[in-house]
Amino acid sequence: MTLDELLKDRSEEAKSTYLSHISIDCVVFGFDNGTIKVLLVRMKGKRHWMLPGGFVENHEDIDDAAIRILTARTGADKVYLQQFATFGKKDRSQAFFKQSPALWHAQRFISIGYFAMVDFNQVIPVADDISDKCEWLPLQELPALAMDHSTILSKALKTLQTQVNYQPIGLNLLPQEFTLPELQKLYESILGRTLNRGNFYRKIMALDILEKLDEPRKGGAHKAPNLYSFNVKKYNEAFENGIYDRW
Amino acid sequence: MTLDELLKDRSEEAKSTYLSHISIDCVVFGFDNGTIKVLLVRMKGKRHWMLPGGFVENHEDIDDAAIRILTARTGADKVYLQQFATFGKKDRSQAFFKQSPALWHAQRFISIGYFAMVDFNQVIPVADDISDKCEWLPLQELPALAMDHSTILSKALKTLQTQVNYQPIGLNLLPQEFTLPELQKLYESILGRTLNRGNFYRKIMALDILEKLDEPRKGGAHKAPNLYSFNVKKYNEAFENGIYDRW
DNA sequence: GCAAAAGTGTTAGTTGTACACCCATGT
DNA sequence: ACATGGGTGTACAACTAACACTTTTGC
Repeated sequence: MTLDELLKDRSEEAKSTYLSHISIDCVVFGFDNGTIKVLLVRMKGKRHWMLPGGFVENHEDIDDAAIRILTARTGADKVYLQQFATFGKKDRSQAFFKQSPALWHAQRFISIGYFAMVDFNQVIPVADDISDKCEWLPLQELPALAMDHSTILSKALKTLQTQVNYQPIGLNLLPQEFTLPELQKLYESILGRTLNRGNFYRKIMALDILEKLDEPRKGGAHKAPNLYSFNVKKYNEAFENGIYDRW
Repeated sequence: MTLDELLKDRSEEAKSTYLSHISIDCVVFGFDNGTIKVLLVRMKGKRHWMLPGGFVENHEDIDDAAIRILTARTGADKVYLQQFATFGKKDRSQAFFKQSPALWHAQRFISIGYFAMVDFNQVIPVADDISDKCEWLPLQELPALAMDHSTILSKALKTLQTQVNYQPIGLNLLPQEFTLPELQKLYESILGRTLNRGNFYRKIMALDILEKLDEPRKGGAHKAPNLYSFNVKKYNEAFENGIYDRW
């Protein structure tokens, strides 16, 4: 089936299942090998990548809808999700389906943006039946996205940056066990600048949110770095009202 | 006409004019006599006050809809408006019109929240035809609001507080001409604590955003305070990337 | 004279920032 | 030996916070 046939097939069902005019788009951040990556999908027969998204069921909280959409795309439960803005310019979405104006997908949508931070290693990207791809793309080398999705993504990133002291970045983007250099590189990636190692060390230690594990990370060249994990209770307490630091 | 009759009268027109399931609610802040006030409306025959709100026309940007709604309620153009969150719990709105489930107003709404800062003295609150009141109420003595509007208002206030260094508070909430004690009281009201006068004076002066007017404010008892106005160009430059201060 | 407003001085304590030094350890 | 990681010292600049003193001025 072509994309149009598929969508037509779904249109009637969608009309009775979902709230009209409302969509959800998710900006999913992951951290892999020192690089921030974003989860993107590509519809069958379309050239542009887009943010994973979906719709809100008639009797569903929008937060629950975002969780449902994200879980379907990542296989990960307990993803950290936060609404950051709603996009509603009058011509933001219809043009993408202008060939088939009768489709459910071709109506005007106002999209609620959520960003997510997930452990890259826990995610297995899953394409749905109207997409042929669902992949991690590095934030630094993104192509132009469909519709206004580049705008949405930029806004998500900016929100994350300005809320760096209030968002549980490390806890959600790093694996269970990690090293201090990894944590520092994560913050450097998000802030877009390098940080002084010694000062970073003292700041993190002063927060008292880390637990040093017995075993260092083995295998690499050079000295094996210490492994740490977060003390989740202390971590959440520290970030509850924002850590008091300017980085 | 009763409220129900009025709403029924409008239902058909609303269905063809507005996007379904989407509403806009505005939290309008004003500053009067040392006190933060919020603009609220009360529907005919309803007990609870609510936020002024409205709907999005089929071919209208949501930001434009918010401006239209606000202008109708305040008579003020050029209001400072900013979207801050979207509220979409499944049961947040229908209960308010449970007696008349067929009405346009009784459908499920997802509401986009905007907050506004306006010059109290430039606003003449205007009730619309389904409301019997539209008034300023002091933030410190608010009654319980209809639906989830207390939640929406709290979120708006918290957003304003956490963005105090990024929001043009003084420029939008104060009249054209104002005194330093007034400006200080405004910040104290929003932050919820007193500030040291001497230090406040130096901070504001260091920002270099004020212009001292020739004439002091006359008429009061005691020494007449100096009048100032903002240098809008310098003001906007200073706030563009957030002023760097913790207050 | 009183009380509010305006402007400045001072000081102690805290933070930010930038370096620099030393040790540990896996290859 | 070398490169990376871990940990600490230090020193200056900048800023915060709290007080206090003085002058101005309308009534």
